[in-house]
Amino acid sequence: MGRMPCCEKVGLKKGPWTPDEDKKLLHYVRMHGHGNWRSVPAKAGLQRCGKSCRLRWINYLKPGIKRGNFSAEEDRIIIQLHALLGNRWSIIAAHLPQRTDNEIKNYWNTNIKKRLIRMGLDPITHKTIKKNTFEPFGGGHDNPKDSINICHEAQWESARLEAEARGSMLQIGSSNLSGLILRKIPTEPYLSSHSVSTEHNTVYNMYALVLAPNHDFRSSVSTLIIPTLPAVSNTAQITNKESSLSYQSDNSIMGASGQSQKVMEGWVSNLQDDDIMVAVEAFRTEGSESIEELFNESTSI
DNA sequence: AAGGTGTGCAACCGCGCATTC
DNA sequence: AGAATGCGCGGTTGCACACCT
Repeated sequence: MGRMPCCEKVGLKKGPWTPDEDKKLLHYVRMHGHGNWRSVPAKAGLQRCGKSCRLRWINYLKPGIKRGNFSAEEDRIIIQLHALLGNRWSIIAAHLPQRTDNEIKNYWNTNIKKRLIRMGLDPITHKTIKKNTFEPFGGGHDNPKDSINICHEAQWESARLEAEARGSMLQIGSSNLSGLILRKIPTEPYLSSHSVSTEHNTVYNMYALVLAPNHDFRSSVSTLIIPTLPAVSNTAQITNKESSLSYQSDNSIMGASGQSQKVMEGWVSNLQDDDIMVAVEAFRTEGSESIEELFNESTSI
């Protein structure tokens, strides 16, 4: 048995909204709030599905929505967040309060994605796809704005690769815990032939980024638990500075016990959107300025 | 000018999750 | 406990417009 339709579709109008319909919906929501979207069309006098009304309100009518071209800064934020989060448009949109997830999604699909492909980067993984045909940065882009954006994209790509490199260092540690991390967050294509979900990539990269010595997350609200790393020689440079994140300081985690597995599994599975938001915001606002520094530091080790 | 093709965007659709009963 | 319901999300579609031949 299939799912019941969200509403009775017979007689309902579809397609583009007319100014009159917009006016009705706007007036109704301003007067009464939307409450139950399903009941909105009837109350507002619209021959529309409640879902359609909701979409129209969120993507078009809601006050404060910014329309028009995306700025270079918005570009940068979208690319950064997409590298971290994948196609989680609603979370990305939350960092651009005046933009809707639909608009960002469209912009990504019609603009940024193509630019990344032109650069020779996979828009899903943000990795280089074809080295032989790699187009030099700036090459073939006459528009100065493109060049700016490419710089941002290249900067972010550097940071992302660095994050992965740090993740690899964990594995070099050869502890059961780091092995567990890489099993649970199986994103390193050089280590595994498994197909990798964007979400796991996200977690993996975030984990690596959180471990970056230059990143001192100051959020005091996150419930994100980062276990203390095993004190292996190759990760000696990865130290836990004073941080407001809830670090797990119990050294018993260093053992290869089932308990440590549970801690890690719990950490990964309990990672909520809020946690991601907090971590991303911390990274974006405090870490992104030091991407170059972060990268330089690691290469000088 | 007309037809074909490409592009961008608004809107729809189906699914998953949370909540309610 | 599980069915019904509502909401939100991400993928996809279709239309309008721009550009090209």
